[in-house]
Amino acid sequence: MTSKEIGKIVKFHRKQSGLTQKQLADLAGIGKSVVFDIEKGKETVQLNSLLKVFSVLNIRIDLKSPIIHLIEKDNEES
Amino acid sequence: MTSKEIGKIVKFHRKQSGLTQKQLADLAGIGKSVVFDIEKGKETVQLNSLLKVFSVLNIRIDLKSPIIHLIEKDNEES
DNA sequence: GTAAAATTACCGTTATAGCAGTAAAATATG
DNA sequence: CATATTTTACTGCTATAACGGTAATTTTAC
Repeated sequence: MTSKEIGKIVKFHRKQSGLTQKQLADLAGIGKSVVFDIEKGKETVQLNSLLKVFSVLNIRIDLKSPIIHLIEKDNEES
Repeated sequence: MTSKEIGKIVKFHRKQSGLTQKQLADLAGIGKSVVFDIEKGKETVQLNSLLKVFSVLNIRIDLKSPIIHLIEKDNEES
């Protein structure tokens, strides 16, 4: 997955949601320039900004690897 | 997926690979502090840095959404 | 236990991302 | 077509991430 692919996916979802870049930016709480940059495939955007945009657009991140299932989830409350 | 979860996943994969933070940083071409920050769950790291680390550790990103399958892949060469 | 290695934390400096404003170009709408 | 909207592009300014150095703490190995 490259930043350019991520940009395409973001743009597609924004369009499908009927949002302008400015609207998405406001909903995500970031600047319009950053939305533009993300869609353009800029590599140096902050994870921060990307996660906010994903959240607004209902995009989930899955990380995959040959060994990822070995991680134990120890997040239970006592 | 939060940055903290990402951090845990990165740390787990680095350990499994038998790498120190410094070694991973060098392989990824980023500073050791950034590896430390990623594993700590820092939200403001650059996508850049994260993608390099993922690449070294063989972690793939999948983006999921209810409508993502509607995107057409038009990346064929002529 | 001690020593070595690794991780975590802090620092000052430098590089640069985020930002809002604006303008130009592209796209959509009547 | 004309015109409104949106997107793209550019520009300083400000905030801050990246970086390497170092020190303190923690973990590992003997």
